[in-house]
This record gives sequence, structure tokens and C-alpha cells, in this order.
Amino acid sequence: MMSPTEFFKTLSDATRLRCLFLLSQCKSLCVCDFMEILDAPQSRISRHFKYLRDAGLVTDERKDQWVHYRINPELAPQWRDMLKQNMNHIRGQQPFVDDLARLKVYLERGCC
Amino acid sequence: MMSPTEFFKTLSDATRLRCLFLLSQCKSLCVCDFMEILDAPQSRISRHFKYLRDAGLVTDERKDQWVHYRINPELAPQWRDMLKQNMNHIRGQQPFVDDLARLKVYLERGCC
DNA sequence: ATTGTATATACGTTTATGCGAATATGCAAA
DNA sequence: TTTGCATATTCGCATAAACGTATATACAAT
Repeated sequence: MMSPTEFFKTLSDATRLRCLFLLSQCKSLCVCDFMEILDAPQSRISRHFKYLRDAGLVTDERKDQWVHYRINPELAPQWRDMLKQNMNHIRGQQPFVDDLARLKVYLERGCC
Repeated sequence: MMSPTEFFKTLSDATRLRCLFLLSQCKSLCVCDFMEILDAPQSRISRHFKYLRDAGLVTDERKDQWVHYRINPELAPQWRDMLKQNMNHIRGQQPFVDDLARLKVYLERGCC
């Protein structure tokens, strides 16, 4: 179980927050998607997803070589609501506006 | 102006979060109130209020020796809503339940 | 002026966190 | 079983953040 402080700490890093935001806007994405959309090296994405997994906010599912992440479908409703509301609030701000635009382009031309 | 990441970082420390929560439940409180309710040394409270001031989340007002803090009444609606919603979400969890109980006892018998 | 109370800040230390580079692992296809 | 790609982890380093103690400041009352 997670404390509110830990919840906010998890959201307090730009890479993690941008990843969570992207996941809040689509079903699932794999590590290389995040690398491209956020223009970040692989170790950074992977490391921060470890934090997100440990916090219970996301789950991973391997398909062949790819690991797909999604918002943890078993997240307690309380945290799920909190996450959703916060994601809605940041939706209109940078860098999330641009990230969302890039996500859409990316999904349209077919992801990895 | 504040970035979402900075907003969450500000909420990611237990002392700051508890202070903000208390302020969300009453008009204003002074440093010694927080010291007693949270059982924390003065330097800790004061230091964290500097962060909260710098982030623009609270304002201070001196009355004689006492400095009263409140949620910044000029906080942009966006942040105000976000803060309010998050405070509502943590309301039912520890240590905030106990903090609120202590706040009520404290206010009833007359604060500092 | 001095004292007492409330609050703020400076200092040195400790711990936490983020980073890239390098390496390891897992899986599929050859 | 080797190669190649996707992902995870380890490492050493650098910076940030939190802490308590001690000191400084602000104000009121004497």
C-alpha cells in the first residue's frame, strides 16, 4: 500500500509524470514508444518504470521482446481517481500538450 | 509560475503535505500551531513553509510575534482546484485523519 | 535598553535521487 | 548456439533535499 506522500513523490519527476500522462491517454505503450515520444535514453525510461511498478501505479506485460506498460488495472479506486483527476489537470500544460500531440502522430502512423 | 512537476514535488514531503492539509481544513494557522499539532520542531516547520511560500501555495501574514499562514488566496484557479481535490482525496487516510482530529481539539480549546 | 516569545535562517551532515555509460538478461530468428 | 533487438540493472558520480543545532531577527512588554 501506498501513502499519499509516496504517491506525490512518484509524480514529482518529469520523466515519470510524462510517462504516466501518456499512459492515461492510451491503453498501453512499450518502452521504445516512450523513448521516442519523450526523446529519452532507454535506461532512463526503464529505471523510472521500475519506480512506477514498485509504486503499483503501472503493470507490465511482455510480448516477445516488447514490454508493454499500462496503468495498473487493479489500482485501488481511490488512487485511480486521484491519478485521473491530476492527469486531467495537467492536460492543458506543457510539456504535456506537446507530448499528447506527439503521441497521436505516433499512434496514427502505427507504433513499434 | 509553477510546473506540474514542481507542484507534485511540493506535495511529496510528509511535513509539507500535512501542513497543507491542515490549512485546507481551516482559515489560517501560525507556526506554533503546526509545531504542536504535528509534534515537529520549529525549524522544520519554518523551513518547509519557506518552500510552500516560494512555490506560491501559501501566504504569510504577521500579527505581532505570530506569523499566520493560509492557502494563497490568489492561487490560480487551476492550482487551487488541484490542491483542493487532492486534499479531499487524502482526507480519509493516515496521518491526515489523526491530524484533523487534533486540529479540531486544538481549535476548540482556543489556538495560540 | 533588556528580556521573552515567535519565527527565520545558516551551517554542517546525512540520505535520497537522478543521471549516463556499461553491462546483463530475455526472447526470437537464423 | 549465435546473433540481434528490446529491456533491465548495476555502477560511480553529482546534485538535491531533509535534518537538528545553533544563531539571528522581529516584535511586545517591561
